[in-house]
Amino acid sequence: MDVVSPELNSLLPDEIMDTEAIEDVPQSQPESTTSQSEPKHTRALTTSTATDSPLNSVTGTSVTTSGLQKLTAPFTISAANHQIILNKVASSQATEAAKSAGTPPQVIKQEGQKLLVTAIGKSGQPIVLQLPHTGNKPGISQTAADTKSPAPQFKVVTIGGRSDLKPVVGSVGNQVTTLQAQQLKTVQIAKKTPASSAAPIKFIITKTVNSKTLSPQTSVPPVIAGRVLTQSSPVIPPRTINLSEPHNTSIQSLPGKKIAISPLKTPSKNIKPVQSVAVGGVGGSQFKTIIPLATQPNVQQIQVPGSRFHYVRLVTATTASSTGQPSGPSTSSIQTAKPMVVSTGAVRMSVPIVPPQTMKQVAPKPLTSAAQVVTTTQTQQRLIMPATPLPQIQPNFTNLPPGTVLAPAPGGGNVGYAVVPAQYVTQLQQSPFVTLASSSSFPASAGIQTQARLPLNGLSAAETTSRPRKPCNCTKSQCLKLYCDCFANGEFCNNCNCNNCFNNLEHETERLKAIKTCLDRNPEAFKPKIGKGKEGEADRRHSKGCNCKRSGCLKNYCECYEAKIMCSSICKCIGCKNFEESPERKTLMHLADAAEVRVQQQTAAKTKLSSQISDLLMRTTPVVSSGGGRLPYTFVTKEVLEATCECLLEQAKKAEQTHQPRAEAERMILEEFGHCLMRIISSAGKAKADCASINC
DNA sequence: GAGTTTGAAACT
DNA sequence: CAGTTTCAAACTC
Repeated sequence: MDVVSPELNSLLPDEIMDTEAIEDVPQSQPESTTSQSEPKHTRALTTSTATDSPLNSVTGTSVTTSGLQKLTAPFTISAANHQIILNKVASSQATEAAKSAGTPPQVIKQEGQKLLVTAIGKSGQPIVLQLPHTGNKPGISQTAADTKSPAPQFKVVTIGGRSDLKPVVGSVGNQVTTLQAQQLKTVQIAKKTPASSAAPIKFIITKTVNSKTLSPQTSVPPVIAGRVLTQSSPVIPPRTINLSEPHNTSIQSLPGKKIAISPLKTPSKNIKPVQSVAVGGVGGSQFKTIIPLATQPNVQQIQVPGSRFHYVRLVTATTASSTGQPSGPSTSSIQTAKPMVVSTGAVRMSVPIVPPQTMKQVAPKPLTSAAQVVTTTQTQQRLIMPATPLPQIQPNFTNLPPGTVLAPAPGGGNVGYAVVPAQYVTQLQQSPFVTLASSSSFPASAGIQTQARLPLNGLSAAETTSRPRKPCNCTKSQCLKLYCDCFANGEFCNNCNCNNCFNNLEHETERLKAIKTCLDRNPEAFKPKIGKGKEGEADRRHSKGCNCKRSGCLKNYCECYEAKIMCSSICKCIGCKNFEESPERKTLMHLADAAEVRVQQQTAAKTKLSSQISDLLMRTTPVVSSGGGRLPYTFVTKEVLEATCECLLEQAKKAEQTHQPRAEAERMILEEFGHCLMRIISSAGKAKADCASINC
C-alpha cells in the first residue's frame, strides 16, 4: 500500500525511502539465529490479544546511515507473536557480496550499540531491539554476552511479556538471555557498506498498548509506522519524521512507490520500508518512548499533537552542537522541517516536522551536555532525557516506569536507549524536576550515584496532558494494586483524587515492585480484559468473564456491561440479563440511547443560546464601553423578569398546542429566552448610550 | 455528600 | 482452587 505522497518522498533521503531491497523475511532465517526453542510465529500478524488481521505484519528494510550507505535489513514485525524480526541480510547475495568485498558485516548501528525497546501497557508486550556485541555466530551470540566482540552484528527484536523486563534491564550483556525463550527472535542485519562511527543511528520505535482512552468499542488495530533515521554526514542535517495525527489528508490516496507504513490494511508483503516502528497493541493508543541515554547524539522529543504518542528523535552530534547549551538554560531553534503525512490505512498519521520557529529546545543548566526539553508552540512540553555520558547522567533504572528498558552503548558505542512508557514522559513533563538516579544494577553505571534534574518549562499538567479517563479515588491501595484503574492501565495517577498515592514517579521503586507482584500473580494482569473478536465488536468479549451475582450484568458493576459487550459463555454470572435477546437489556439500551440523544440536544441548545448571548454581548459592548461601564443590571427589573417569563410560558404553550416534541419545545423556549435576553441587553445598552450622550 | 451495593482483586 | 476479605467504583438516597 502506498501511503506516502511523492512530496513526502521527496523530503526523504532515497536511501531511507528506497524499498527496492525489501524482502520478506524467510521463516527460517531468524529462527536459525536463535537458540530459543519456542515455536516461531514469524508469520503471525496479530497482536497479543488476538487481533489476527493480516495487516499487522510489517516487513521492511533499508536502514541508512549515510547518503552512501544503505542497509538492507529486512525485518518482519509480527505483533501477534510478539516478535519483530530483523534480518541481517536482505538476501544471500548481500551477504556474499559483503564477504567477497572483504568487508565485515554491517549493522545499522555501530558495534556496541544496542537498542532495546520495550513497552508495557495493558497489552504487556515489550519490544526489545538489540544491537549487541556478540560473537561471530549471529543468533547464538545473543546469549553469549560477549559485548566486546566487534564483528558480528545483528539485532534481536522481541516483543515479549512484561515479566521479561526486569532481567533485561538488569544486565546489558544478558539482555537476550533473560528474555523468555518463546519470545526471542534473533535478527541479523547486514550493511553493504561500513558504518560510520560518527553516525549514530536514530530509532523511533514505539509500541501501542491498550488504554481506556478509547471507547471499549473502539478497536484500533496495531499501528506500525515510523522510520529509522540515520545520518553520518556532518553537513546534512538529520531529518526525522515523526508520526502525528493528520493535518493533511492528501496523501492517503496518492500513489507512491516508497513507504508503506500501515499495518492496518496492507498485506505484509506490500509493506515496505519502515523507518520507525510502532507496534500497536490491541485497541491501544499508548506509545512508548525511546530515550537515548548515552553520549553523543542529542535528542528531540516530538509530541504528536492531540495524541498520546511520544516520540524521541535522536539527532546526530552535529545537530546537538547546535542545540545543546550546557552553559545554561536557553532556547534555540531546531532545524527546518517540513510537514508530511503518512497514511496508515485506518489510522492516518501526519508527520509534522516542526519548523524552526515552532520548536524550541531548552538545555537545563545543571546538565552537562545535551539534556533538553523541547517545547512547541502548542504548549506541550517535550522532555528529553539527558544524552550525556553515562558517568554524568545515569538514570536509576529501578525508578523508571514499568516497561522501561535501557540499552546503553557499551564498548564505546554511541547511543544507548531507554524506552519508557509514554506516560512516563507525560509525567516527566508535568513535574518541575525529574530526578534520575543511577543504578548499580546497570553495568555501565555501577557505583555511580549521579542525579540529574531536568527542569521543565513550567507548563502545568493540565496544559501538557489530557486526562484520558476518570481520576481514581483510591485511599488504601496506594494506587499500587489493580483496584486502581490508573495502575491497572499502566498509567501514572494524574489529577486523581487518591490518597497516599504511590503510582507516580516519586515512588517508582514501590511501583515497580507492585507491578512485579501483580505480574507474578497474574501475568495477564495488565493485558486488556476485553479481547477483540474476529468479526468485529460483536465478538468482543471479556477475557475472563464476569462473576456478577446480583446486578444481572446490567449495571456498570459488571465489567462486560461496562464494556458494552454481551456476557459470554466464559462468564460465571448468576441471573445474567446481559445477552442479546434479553428484553431488560434492550430496554436499558433504549433508555440509554434516548438519554444520550436528549443530552446531546440539550447541549446543542445551550451552546446555541450561549452563542447568541455572546454574539449579542459582542455587538453591544462598543456601545456600553463607550459609556465606560457595564450594562446597568437595574434593567433586569421585576417587570422585565415577569415579561420574560410570560414570553417563555407563551412559547411553551405554543409548543404544546402544536404538539411539538419535548426537545423541540425546549428548544423553542430557549430560543425565546435568548431573544428576551437580547432585547434586554439591547435596551440596556441603548439606554446607557443615551444616558452617556446627555451626560446623565 | 453520605451511605450502600457490588464484584474484582487480594488474601488465606 | 475455594472461601473470605479488601477495595474502589457504581449506585442510591
